[in-house]
Amino acid sequence: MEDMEVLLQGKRLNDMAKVLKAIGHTNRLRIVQLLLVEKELMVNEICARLTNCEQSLLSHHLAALKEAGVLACRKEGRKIYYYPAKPEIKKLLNCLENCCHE
Amino acid sequence: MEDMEVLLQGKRLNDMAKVLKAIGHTNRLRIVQLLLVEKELMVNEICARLTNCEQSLLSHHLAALKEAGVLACRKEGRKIYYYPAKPEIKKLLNCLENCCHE
DNA sequence: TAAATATATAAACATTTATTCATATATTAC
DNA sequence: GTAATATATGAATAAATGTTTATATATTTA
Repeated sequence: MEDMEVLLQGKRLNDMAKVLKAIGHTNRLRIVQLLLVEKELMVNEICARLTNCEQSLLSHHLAALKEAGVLACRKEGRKIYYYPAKPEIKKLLNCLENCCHE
Repeated sequence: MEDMEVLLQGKRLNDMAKVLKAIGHTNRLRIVQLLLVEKELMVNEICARLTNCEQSLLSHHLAALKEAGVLACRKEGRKIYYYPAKPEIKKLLNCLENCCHE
C-alpha cells in the first residue's frame, strides 16, 4: 500500500519532469507559445516562424512535445495541424512567465 | 528597436527555459516539492529524504536550482538552509500538477 | 501513375547534462 | 590548533538530448 503510493508519486513526478523537459528548450517553448496564441498551426507554418529549425528538426520537436502530452495534432489531407493538448498548458505557461519577471 | 524586442524576448525565453530545465529532473523536482512543503531545510535533511542522491550530487543539484532562481539559501553557522526563492515557484508547481492528472 | 508536397523516421554524430570521485573550504568543538 | 561536521567545487566519466543528413511515407495533383 505504502509501496504503491511511493510508486504512484514516482510516476507522477516522472510525468511532471517529462513535461518540463519537453518545454525546457528555447525553440520548443517558442513553439508552444506560438500555438497558444494561434490556437493551431500546420507544421510548415510553425517552421516558417522559427529561426534555426529546419523541417526534420521541427518534426522531432513536435514529436517530443506530443509524446509529453503538451501538444496534440489532427490531420487534414496531407497537412497536420498541431495545437496545445489541454487548457492547463496555457496556465502553466502563464505561471512560468510570472516566475521570470527578472 | 525591433531588434531589441526580439532580443528581450529571446532572453525571456532563455530564462524561462532555464527554470524548466532546472526543475525538469525527477530528483530536483522532488527537492523543490519538499521545500515547498517544509518551507526550508538544511542540505543534510534534504539528502536524507531523497533516494539516489549522495551529498555531492545533491550539492550540484542545489547549485543548479539556485542558479536558475528557483531556490535561495541562508547560512546559519555551518548549516545552510535552502528554500523556494519566490512564491511564484509554488504556483508554477501547482499548475504543473494540474497538467499531469493522467 | 509519376511528380510534387507535407511530414515523419532512423541512424550517425555533436553537444549538453548528470553523476562520481576526490578534494577543498568553512565552521564549530575539543 | 587538530579533529569533526556540513557543504561546495572541479575534473573525469557516463548518460541523455539535440541536431543533421538521408530516406521513407502518405496525400494530392497533373
